[in-house]
Amino acid sequence: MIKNEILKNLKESLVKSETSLKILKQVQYDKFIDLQSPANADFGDYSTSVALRLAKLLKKNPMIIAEEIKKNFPKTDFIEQIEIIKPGFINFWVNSNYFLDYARKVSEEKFEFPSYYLGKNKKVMVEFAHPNTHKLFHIGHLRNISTGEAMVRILEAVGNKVVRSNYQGDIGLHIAKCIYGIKNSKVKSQNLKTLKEKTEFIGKMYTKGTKAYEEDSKAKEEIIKINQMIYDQDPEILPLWQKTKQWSLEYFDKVYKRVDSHFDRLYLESEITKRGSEISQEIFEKGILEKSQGAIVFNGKKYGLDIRVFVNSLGFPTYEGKELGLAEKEFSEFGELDKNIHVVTPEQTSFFKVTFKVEELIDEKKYKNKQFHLVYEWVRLKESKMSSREGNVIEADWLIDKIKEKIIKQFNCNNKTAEILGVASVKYSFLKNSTQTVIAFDIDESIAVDGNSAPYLIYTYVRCQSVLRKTNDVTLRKAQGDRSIMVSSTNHDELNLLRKFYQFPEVVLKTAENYSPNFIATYIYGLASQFNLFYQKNPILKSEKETKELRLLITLTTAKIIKKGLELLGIKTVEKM
RNA sequence: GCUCCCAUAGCUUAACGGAUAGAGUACUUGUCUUCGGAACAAGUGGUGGAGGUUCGAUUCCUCCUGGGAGCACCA
Repeated sequence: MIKNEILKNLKESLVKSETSLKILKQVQYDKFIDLQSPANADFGDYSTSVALRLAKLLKKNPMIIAEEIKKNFPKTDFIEQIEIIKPGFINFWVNSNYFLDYARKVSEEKFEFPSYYLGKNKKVMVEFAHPNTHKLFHIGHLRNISTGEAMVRILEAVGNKVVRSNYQGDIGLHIAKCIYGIKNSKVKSQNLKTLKEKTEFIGKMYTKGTKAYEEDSKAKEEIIKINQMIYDQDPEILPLWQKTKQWSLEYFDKVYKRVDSHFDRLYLESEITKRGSEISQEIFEKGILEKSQGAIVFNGKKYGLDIRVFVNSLGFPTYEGKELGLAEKEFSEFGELDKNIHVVTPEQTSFFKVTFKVEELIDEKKYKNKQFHLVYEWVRLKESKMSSREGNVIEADWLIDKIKEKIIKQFNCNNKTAEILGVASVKYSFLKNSTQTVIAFDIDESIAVDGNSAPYLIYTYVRCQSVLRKTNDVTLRKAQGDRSIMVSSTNHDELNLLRKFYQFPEVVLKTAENYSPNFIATYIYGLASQFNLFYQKNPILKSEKETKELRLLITLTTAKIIKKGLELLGIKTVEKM
């Protein structure tokens, strides 16, 4: 990457400047050297404010420092111009032929992304989705799975082997509530035929059980009993629990397929309960956990953390206790992991801080600095509050169907296309926002099909494809290979696109480093807008010779990057719409 | 009580401490006998309040106001 080259040369240049050297020897270069792609293209391809940062330390005018850096900057063929501006920014202009070369490469789908290795094994786990059985898969899960899937693909793109895991709750009070509802329902479960009927039935029974738990003390007692029976694997309740759980898992599987996601390992809470309990006992004996009021707890106070219960006074492991069993499995079933990324909402921050600490105390080498809580925020309903307790959740399939309907009505396309566009719209609507923003969800506003939306991006892609289809392969190959195309003859729109293309790998790297898929989303949207502006003003097929070839190359490259970028976000494209 | 997070245009939102706070939507007004108009352009409109650090603050610090979450046997 040219960026790294500039950074290297920048360091070299600083070393050459005598005044800088004395002081810089005592400090870290990297702390002062920054290099960014300015939002405003007038400020060059790359820009550094290192002179400004050093001004105080060196007690010198930043403009003079900048001049000195410029003077000592090694001569290279990739830097065309260095400019010093106002307070002391140094702007670099890259020789645009590099951009042209990059476009040629990408037009052949030769994507090269920088490496971002999280560890020596280059192996990371992303744990995401985690819906609970006997409950609906709602928009919150949709945001989670979109984020997780995108992170998996992005981390793979920058050179990691990624294990996809999913921790699904199939045990606990909420399940007992649902089972209670079913047991006290007149509906015979044998009569439920389709998966949809079954799923809806479970959802209703959960709501019913929850109401009973709150309003009827006898029901509450029974639900608690059912909960214990599930923990005890009581044969009286086991078949019903297993059957309904299976319904849920089948339903989830269908959703995963629909949104183009899958997992290497599905962990179920029930399968790790026992081991979680054992580990908690073991480390209690080692003194990591302690007894308090009949329960086994971790006293996080000495680490500035909360006190949390691992085994309750009835002897059952809590969520915390079980997490230890999960961690043991996750860190042993796939060889050595460098990182385990848990895509989970923020209210579990305290929980993760504590369990990560306990794991570190159990086995420092195995766990320390390897567990990571990737916080993604809630999807809140703009009008009402969403809770499965109230039964007013927005279910994934329902939402996608609704958007699909809207797309069919508005754009008159076929079912297959509408399905892809619908899923794309939903996913993109979540991914274009930062993971840490609470989304105020409104069905008509939030899932956009125009403006900054998936259909807009896919439309741009389709438009490119349509233009490319109207030319022949020979012309196209010539456009990709013609070395006589020179940057000197490009206009403003063309050059801007060429420069934009070049930023793609850097954006992917930044996305991986920051766990922020929205960086890619913003980039592709910017690219698409820029292309559409170019398209509006510059005829492609009607232009001639080198101009036509250049414009075809630009069209081809735009299409490849949009497709690849969306793919990294877990979003499919279509060829016609 | 303690701790953490959040506050950007009417609404939904973007911005490694960087240059003129960027979009979508809504509203107003235009472009085009097109290579796919699901397009393009122009306009109106914004960092909750008070201080501080900095060459430079939406970003860091302090206080205030307003919202959300967590803190022992739920998951």
